[in-house]
Amino acid sequence: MDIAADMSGNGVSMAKRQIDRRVARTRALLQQAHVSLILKKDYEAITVDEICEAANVGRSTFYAHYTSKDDLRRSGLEHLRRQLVARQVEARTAAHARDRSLGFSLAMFEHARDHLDLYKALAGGRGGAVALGTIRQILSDLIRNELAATNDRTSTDHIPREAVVQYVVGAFMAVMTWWLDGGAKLPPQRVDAMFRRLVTEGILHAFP
Amino acid sequence: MDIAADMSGNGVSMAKRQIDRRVARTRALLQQAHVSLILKKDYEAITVDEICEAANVGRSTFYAHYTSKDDLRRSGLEHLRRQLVARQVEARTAAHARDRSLGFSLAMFEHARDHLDLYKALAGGRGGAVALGTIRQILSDLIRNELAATNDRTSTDHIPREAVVQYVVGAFMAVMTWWLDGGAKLPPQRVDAMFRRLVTEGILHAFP
Amino acid sequence: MDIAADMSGNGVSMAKRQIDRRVARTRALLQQAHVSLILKKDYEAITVDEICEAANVGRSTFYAHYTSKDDLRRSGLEHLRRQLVARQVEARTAAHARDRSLGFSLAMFEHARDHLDLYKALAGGRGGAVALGTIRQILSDLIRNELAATNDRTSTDHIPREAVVQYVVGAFMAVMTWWLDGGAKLPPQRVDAMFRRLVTEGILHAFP
Amino acid sequence: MDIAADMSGNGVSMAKRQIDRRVARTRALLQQAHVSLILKKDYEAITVDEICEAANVGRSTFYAHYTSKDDLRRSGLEHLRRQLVARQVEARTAAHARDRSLGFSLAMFEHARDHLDLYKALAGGRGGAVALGTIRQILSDLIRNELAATNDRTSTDHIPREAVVQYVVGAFMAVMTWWLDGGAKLPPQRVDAMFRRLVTEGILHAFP
DNA sequence: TCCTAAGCGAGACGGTACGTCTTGTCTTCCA
DNA sequence: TGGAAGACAAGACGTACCGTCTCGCTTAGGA
Repeated sequence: MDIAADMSGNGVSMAKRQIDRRVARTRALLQQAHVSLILKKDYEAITVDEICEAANVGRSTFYAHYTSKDDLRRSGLEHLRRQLVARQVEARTAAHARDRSLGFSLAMFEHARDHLDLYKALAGGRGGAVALGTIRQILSDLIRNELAATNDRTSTDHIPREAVVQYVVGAFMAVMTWWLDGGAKLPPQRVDAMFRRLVTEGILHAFP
Repeated sequence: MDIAADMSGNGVSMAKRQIDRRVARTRALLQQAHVSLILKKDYEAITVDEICEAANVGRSTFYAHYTSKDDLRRSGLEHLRRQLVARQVEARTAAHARDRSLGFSLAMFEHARDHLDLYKALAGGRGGAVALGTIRQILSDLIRNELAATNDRTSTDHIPREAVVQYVVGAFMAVMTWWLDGGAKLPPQRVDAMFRRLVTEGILHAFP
Repeated sequence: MDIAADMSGNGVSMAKRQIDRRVARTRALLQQAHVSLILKKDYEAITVDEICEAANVGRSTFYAHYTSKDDLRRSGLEHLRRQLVARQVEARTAAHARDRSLGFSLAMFEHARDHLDLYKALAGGRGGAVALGTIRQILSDLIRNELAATNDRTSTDHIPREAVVQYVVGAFMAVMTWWLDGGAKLPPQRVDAMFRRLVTEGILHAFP
Repeated sequence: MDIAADMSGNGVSMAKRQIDRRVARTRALLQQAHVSLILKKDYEAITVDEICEAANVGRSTFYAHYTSKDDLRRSGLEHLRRQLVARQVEARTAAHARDRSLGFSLAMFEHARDHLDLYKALAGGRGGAVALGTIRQILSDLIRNELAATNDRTSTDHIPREAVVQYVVGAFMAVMTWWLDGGAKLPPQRVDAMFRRLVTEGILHAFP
């Protein structure tokens, strides 16, 4: 049984796969079980058995779909990645009126608030690093693109573009994590404003 | 056998402990083995057995000193923490002449370069997150103190001090990781200058 | 689907079954695959999957006909049993001229030589015991009948008839197995003669 | 951990092994559990887990001593084999007065009666064949030796010695199995006498 | 001629046992 | 007494079969 292989939609066996909804259902059950368990305990401490029991799925079925616990998480993150990219695209097109630099941040904050539990799960524990690493990667790509479009005709002793990318992403992830860990009390717009101000004007304006 | 218990120097059994240098030696062997293994493979993938074999130490001896692999790492990070704090103190006193805000950064960059292998080990892989988390914590405390001394009486719509702390630490860790991952080619002073400029003046100066 | 149920020819659905030759064909394919696999590897090591693949049959089809691998073998042995019984009957009637005691042996040796591969398969490996057990059972019945017809009014300190039955069958199976394992080099008549002489006259004549 | 390796007594580490009685104890527990389970259910149906639970032993410990369930049985049979050989030697020396041909049989019958449960376990079920096969092998060797010492100067159309060996062993195993299956009601001497008479004189004396 | 029931292949699924690996505890010996 | 050696229980891992099931496809008989 090699269910795990057909990730890409080849379109040919579409009819078959529509009929066989069971596969999709099983995977969804496993993903949900995974997330709900991550909310309860450390990622490393979660057992494949636990996931299966929570999903009401046989262990062999698990391994028919995913090669390991990590594979399950990767697959989940892939979903998240697609969501985020879509959100960014939509945000960018909608932002024609607004100041378009750092256009990603508000969309991210809002997405995080909308999926608060998921983000808490991802950020928490030891395994959080991996998930956050994925998001970090996505954002890096976005920002790198944005900066590429920017005028960097600049001066002599300059700062490598990648350093700036990492700087912005690192700062953003830290602020977002702080915001989420505090329960996301402030409205997204507020945090976004704070973040953008710090990035653009530096901290001396706030703490001179 | 409960060697692990006597962490705090009680001074009484000083004579005894001087004689028994073996304990310190064994622990050092284990720590070195641990670090050298981390340089080779993922932290999670390292087994207690491997550490013991690399340290030429029996497994039961390991458990006589540490309760687990994580305990060993914690203990190692504690050393690092002490080094970093000491370095910061010394940096602060030495910096009376220099601009003292964000005084930690240059000392950190230099320390990282001086222990390049160790930092690469800490930053790499999945387990890196934990180690970096510790450093992040140390830096957060430092910056929080620094900001506390600062004048923040400022304007009406304010940015929470902790948000700024996290912002700075996140940005710093990201830049440092980028620098290290690139092989620490640039001199510490250069990266430090870049980082400080981004933090204080914002990115608009570089990428308007 | 409960194809497996209609084992006994009830005569009613005879027309239907004659028409549906597919069932018979599928079963034959499975039986052949089974035997050919047994010739290659240990019975216990053969999987249902392998049988199905060798027979070019779906797994669910297998279970539509047989409840398990053992069921398949039982069914195959039943065929064998019928053949053997038929052969014995025919041998007995044909042997009116010959010494009729132990009439089964020559027929058995000849049948074994005619189906050398099958017998090798049955006798080999661990699973051989089961198959041989079936033959042993058949022979026990034959010999028991033969002895029943015999005059056993004999002496005082008597040997239970069943002991003699088991004695003869055990000896026969051992000799036949030895003969087959050696490649059935000797002609059936020779082995038969040897066996009959040992049984009737005892070994002291040969090894006094 | 490679406990399983040191089967042969090399004499060097004798001191160590005498001290470490745990190993012997664990193995004994496993063997006993194995035998007691075989008495209850088919050998094939017994699980390593069950054996471990019955022996109050961890699964990993099992695999530290034996490579598989079969290995455990082999090891147990090896014990049996040694016992049987010893018994035969002792029987042979003691039998100077008695008719020494087929000297093995009485000793075997007595041994079987003395360990009735064990023999029932070995003979029962599907796996029995393997155990019985081992005994069959031991007896074959014994008888082959005995016949080798015998005068076979004999006539022209002769019976291969190995055929006789197999004949005797097969007959003996069958009679013994019959006797045990019936509960070993008759005294060993009686069965032995029956068996010897059948072998030496043939069945025609009993069933002419 | 179509139509309908059955044989069939494909394969997802829940289970269960496997043999391996690592962990942390404990006991025994040696220096 | 600190350390080395290593037996042991516990339990997760990923694999391999099992027997059950649901799904469409084919095909042959009766309409």
